[in-house]
Amino acid sequence: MGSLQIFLRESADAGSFCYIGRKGHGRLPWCHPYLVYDHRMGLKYYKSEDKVLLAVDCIIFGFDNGELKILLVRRNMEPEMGKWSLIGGFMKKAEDLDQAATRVLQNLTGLGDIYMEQLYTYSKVDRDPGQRTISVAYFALIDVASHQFEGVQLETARWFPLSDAPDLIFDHNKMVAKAVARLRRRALTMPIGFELLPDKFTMRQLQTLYECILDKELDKRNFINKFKSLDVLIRLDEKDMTVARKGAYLYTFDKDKYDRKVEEGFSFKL
Amino acid sequence: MGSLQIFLRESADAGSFCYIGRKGHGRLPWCHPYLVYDHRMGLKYYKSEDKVLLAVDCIIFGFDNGELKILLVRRNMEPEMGKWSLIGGFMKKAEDLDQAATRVLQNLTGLGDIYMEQLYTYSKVDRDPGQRTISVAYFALIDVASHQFEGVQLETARWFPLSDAPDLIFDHNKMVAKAVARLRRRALTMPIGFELLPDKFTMRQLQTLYECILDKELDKRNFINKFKSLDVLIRLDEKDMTVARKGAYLYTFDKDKYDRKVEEGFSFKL
DNA sequence: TCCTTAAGTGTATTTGATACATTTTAAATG
DNA sequence: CATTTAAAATGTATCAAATACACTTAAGGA
Repeated sequence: MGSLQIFLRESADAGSFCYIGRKGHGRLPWCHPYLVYDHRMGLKYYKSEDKVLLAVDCIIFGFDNGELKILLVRRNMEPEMGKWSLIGGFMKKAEDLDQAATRVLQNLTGLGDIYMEQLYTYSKVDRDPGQRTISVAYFALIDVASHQFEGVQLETARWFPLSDAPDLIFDHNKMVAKAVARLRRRALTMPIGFELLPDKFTMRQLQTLYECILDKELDKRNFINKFKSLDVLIRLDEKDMTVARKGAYLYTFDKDKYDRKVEEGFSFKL
Repeated sequence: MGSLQIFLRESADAGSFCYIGRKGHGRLPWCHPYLVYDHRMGLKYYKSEDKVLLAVDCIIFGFDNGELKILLVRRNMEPEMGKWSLIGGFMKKAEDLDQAATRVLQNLTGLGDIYMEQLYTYSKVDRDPGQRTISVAYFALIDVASHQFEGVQLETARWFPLSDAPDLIFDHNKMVAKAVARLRRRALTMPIGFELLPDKFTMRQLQTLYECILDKELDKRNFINKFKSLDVLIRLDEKDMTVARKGAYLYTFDKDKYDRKVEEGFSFKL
């Protein structure tokens, strides 16, 4: 009894599939695209030579000391040993990309409740000279002050002011640039400051944050008026007495109102 | 002579790398992350069990007969045989995602000069019940009228009005929804109509296109005023006499001015 | 008590978005 | 040839939002 043979049609672009069948018996209609049938092994994957490793790289923004910063690690490995790089890792087969990004970040910072968002997928053939890797970039926002994480990995990680960050490996510079653009857009579509500030903050801090993100000076009165009209802030009775002799009122975000606003979808210009 | 052994550190998230070296000899500093050294094979990939197939799926928008449409194919394969699906294919190891998307589209339509843009990467573990596949969605804009493509594959492909499209396989509905949102945003950031209209078009066509994209009626005078003030249109001396007794002037985009505008970055509200 | 420093506050002006109605043209009709 | 008809072309007044702009207030330190 000869072994069972299969045939495949090469070009399979039209609908993500190609015809598969037994020689002389027509296609096997139940057969999944890109599967190969082998009479001993049962179904197995086709085109495994086109499988690739999927990495996630995280652009982690923090706001500290009136500056917008990103978290980088020094690469201790060739190629590009000693150069700075984004925090990253590989997606495991049992998880999706969001989970992979969360895991990578959690392993580093020990924190789980962090704003993350998928940014873009980078796939140039030679982007990683070592091997073919596709990288999905995520950007994350964390409040540096409240999150004094003690992760072991932190020996190798460091916060850099965005304006004074070193050159990065591979296409990581591009990723950062795109993340900054995205952050800028988000800042105008949702009061994203939430994620980057401590629970209680002054108007000044909020404004400085926006000035850093948008990279331009804002008028204090206009800024406050606009933000107040958004109606997502609660002024506390507390004051921060360290910033001025007079002291400055502390605010928190009104999470409920904020969430409602985000759902409604709104934009606001600065 | 015993075989050369290697050791790896398992958790490798902090910087996309892990330590690799010969047992007892410290790590090999020149060795790339996630490579394994084998004395017979030389370098080979590590963690190949976490490699996955990368698909691209294209949301192809067309504008025809005053309607916004998408191009779908009927799936002739299990699972989900007979259901409608986006046009897709797999990325080959020798190409990047943009190239894969272009190839997929070119194979289908025979056309190469098409506006395409990466949308989002979908990676839920069970998104394709057949096997683990990650899909990178692209959205494309083509002018149906000028591009009467004769691709062989077209037997299986069909244009559907966006408002009357069938349910799609996997997470393709989600992809379409996201693409529509992106298209809407683009329409307000760049005069994207360019891509969806024939070379020469009437103001009415342009307005109808925008009405379809934004899904709301627009005032004719305001629309024309705003678009004229953008200064990217050239009014030709020709008229389209089929649309009205009076005839309607034909316009083209001023590609140069348009490109300059896009570079400057501008937004305009409708 | 006075000085200093940053916080806090309101209005006038400009700019852009919206609402809205009549005239024009050429083909079709009688 | 005069009249009808259907859609194209056009401009202004109003309203809303963005911007520009300067003085007063509070509390700590000298």
